[in-house]
Amino acid sequence: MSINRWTQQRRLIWEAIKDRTDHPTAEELYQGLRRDGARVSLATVYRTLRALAREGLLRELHGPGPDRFDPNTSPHYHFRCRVCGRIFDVEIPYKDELDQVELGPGFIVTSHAIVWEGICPACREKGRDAA
Amino acid sequence: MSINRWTQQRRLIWEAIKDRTDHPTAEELYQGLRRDGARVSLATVYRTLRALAREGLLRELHGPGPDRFDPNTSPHYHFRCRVCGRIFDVEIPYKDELDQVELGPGFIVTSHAIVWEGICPACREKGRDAA
DNA sequence: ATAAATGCAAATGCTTTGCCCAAGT
DNA sequence: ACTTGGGCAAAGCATTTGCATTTAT
Repeated sequence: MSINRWTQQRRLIWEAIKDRTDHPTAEELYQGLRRDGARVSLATVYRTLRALAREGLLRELHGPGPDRFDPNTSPHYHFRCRVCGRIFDVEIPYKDELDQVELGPGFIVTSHAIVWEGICPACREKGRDAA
Repeated sequence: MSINRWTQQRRLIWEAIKDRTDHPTAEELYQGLRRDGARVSLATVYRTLRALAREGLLRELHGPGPDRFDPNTSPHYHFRCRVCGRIFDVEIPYKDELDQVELGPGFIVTSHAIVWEGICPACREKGRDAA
């Protein structure tokens, strides 16, 4: 399935995510849309997000818990709070040289990802350390 | 649940994973154990792997598909084949300086992970590119 | 008109949990 | 003896899918 038809719900879903920097889950997007009175189903949210990712308009992020989606497709890095699980964008510039590494005979490298882990400001303030 | 009692099945599960470098899933471990005639349940494999990870004897790896487990707990990096999904260890030494980065006010960094993506030798040979 | 997309609900994959029995210290 | 851990089957969550209906082109 590619994006052949720019339907009502695809437009809504895209509008809902395109400027977000908080890497929402499908469920979060769905809840937001419904709160705004949009008539979409969760299945369509999933189908659309996956399709957009396949088209290169979105990036899928995997980790503990549900998948998250990132509308920022330019190469960049992430930070994951080990307390709340939220993902933040990292300002450190993408290191192109890391895509040039030799990992061994026959290995083809197309990209790399760096994810820092730690505690975000909000969780640090709440003092709830994850022991 | 911590590892208080070193039971039969915990010993078996630990033996089954401790020297592996192929980052097996719980299911894969379970199948291997059963093939060898071990009397363990999949639930116990999951419970044990999670417990071992909590104790710091194992690392949990998240990605598309089921979780994978890595008995190598010294800091190191990974490569993920985008065709077969397998994870390989990367020989490039851990960059301690990346744990010293300043991500912003209030952010506490405890570690980082780098995952390279591309095509592994086996899949490259089969010529099955993931387009 | 035709092919593609949606909604719904059922199905699926992975993982966790409750409960009662077995086993470790 | 006193717990902790295991098995089993059920429950749980995240996600996908089949199918009849709607909608974009």
